[in-house]
Amino acid sequence: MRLSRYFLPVLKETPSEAQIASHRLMLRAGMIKQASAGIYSWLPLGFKVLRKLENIVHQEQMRAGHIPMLMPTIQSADLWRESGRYDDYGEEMLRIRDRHDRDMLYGPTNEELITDIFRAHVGSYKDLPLTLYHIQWKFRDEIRPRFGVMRGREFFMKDGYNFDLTKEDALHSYNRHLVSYLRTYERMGLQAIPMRADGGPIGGDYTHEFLVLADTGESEVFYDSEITDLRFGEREIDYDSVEQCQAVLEEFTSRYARTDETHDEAIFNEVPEARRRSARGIEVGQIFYFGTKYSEPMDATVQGPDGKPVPVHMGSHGIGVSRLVGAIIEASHDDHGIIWPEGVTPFHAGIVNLKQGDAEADAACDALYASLTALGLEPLYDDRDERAGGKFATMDLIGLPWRITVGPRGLKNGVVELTSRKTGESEEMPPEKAIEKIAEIYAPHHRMVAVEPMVQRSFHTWL
RNA sequence: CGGGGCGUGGCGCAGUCUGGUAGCGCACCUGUUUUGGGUACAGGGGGUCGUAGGUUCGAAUCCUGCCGCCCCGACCA
Repeated sequence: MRLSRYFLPVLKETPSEAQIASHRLMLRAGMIKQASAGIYSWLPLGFKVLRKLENIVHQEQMRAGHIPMLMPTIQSADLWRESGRYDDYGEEMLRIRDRHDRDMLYGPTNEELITDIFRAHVGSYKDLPLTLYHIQWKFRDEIRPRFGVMRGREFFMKDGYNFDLTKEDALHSYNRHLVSYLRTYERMGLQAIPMRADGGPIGGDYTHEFLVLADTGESEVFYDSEITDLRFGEREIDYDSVEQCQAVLEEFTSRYARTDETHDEAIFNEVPEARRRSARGIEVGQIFYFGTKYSEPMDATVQGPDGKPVPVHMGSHGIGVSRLVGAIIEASHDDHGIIWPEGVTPFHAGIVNLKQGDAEADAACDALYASLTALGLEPLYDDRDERAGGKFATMDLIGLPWRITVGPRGLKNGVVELTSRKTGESEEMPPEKAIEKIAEIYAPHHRMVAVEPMVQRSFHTWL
């Protein structure tokens, strides 16, 4: 993309409503614009990041054998009356009336809808196990939205639902989700720690929240510092293997890590004092196993081998995709702006032309742009007729991990400058060498994408 | 919802106390100049001062209602 043809309304000054770094930087980098309290338009740069995160979530879900679909944002009140939550949910649910005076609502979550779909089409234990998910906008009329997209009223969330014949099967689904979530967050450059949590209104005996440590987080957390050394990494895993998934769960949840809701001082004190930590965290996901809590009242059963109806065991799992944009920035920025992890950056490299209009510099930039594009990478080329300082400041603000600077002085020696946003270190090298290095840097991320999703258990395909 | 604060060009603000017909910086447009970390100069466009009503010869400014937004708290992916 050429910056002169893009829409990137960056701000030099910070709008006064923004309190925390991620909100300030998202506004300044032209990623979002507030439409009303807790509701945002996603401008091109922000939308690009949101889509990248969405794609990573899709890839990792499908890799785990989960099946994508899409449910509507607007739902009928009838199903919610059936589950009993129409009255229970309270003011947080946005209620709407259509022209025929029917009670509708903007979905805050989808347990009712998915259960309705399930009971209409699944009748046999042979159809299990099944995990369906979608990534869709939700609305919760928060009392006080704040922190930009971190606590919006409208938010983009992946929510998935597993249906299993037995509790054992459902717990394997639970473990499988834990593994897939670990992979997902790591690909986004985040360390999200699974912590024992409270079931809340969704309920459930087993539940973990995934938290990214950050001073601006809204949750208070307590953990054994050893847990921060754990990495899922590039290891291979068979998602159908009960043992393998169970082993990962044990590895990542055996050390103390809890939110304030479930914190137990007595158990915490068994952790050696030097490793005890209390901090703040941003909740970016949660997984639940809740058994037959919805399947029984809503009559979601399958016929077992003996021909008798059995209520299915269910769990649900969520990743706050729009919140993750903020969480990643909270975890990765400096005084100059955002620093995107390589896996989620909106553009792979910035090209800065220090002498726009100079035939040699223009030609060199065009060549770099074409080469990177041919490699399947997306460069952002600052071809505006602006002073160097302004170009650098913009690149720093929007946080692309790598920048190639082209100027007449370097071109005399046949070199360009490759700069890391993270370290600020620059190295001079011939243009082809710079392209090679960038291709190497992004190769692992492209490999992750290229891994085939495991064979799925149904005829559904992802288009 | 309780407590606090704020609405003045796209953004950041001054002006409000003490009424006299709107200003500064950034951004934007034109020209010249400059370009290796937010160039300099000159000229220019853009605001019914959130909104409705009231007081007054006269309201951004005083009074009343309403709307919106932000911060602290209870609640949440």
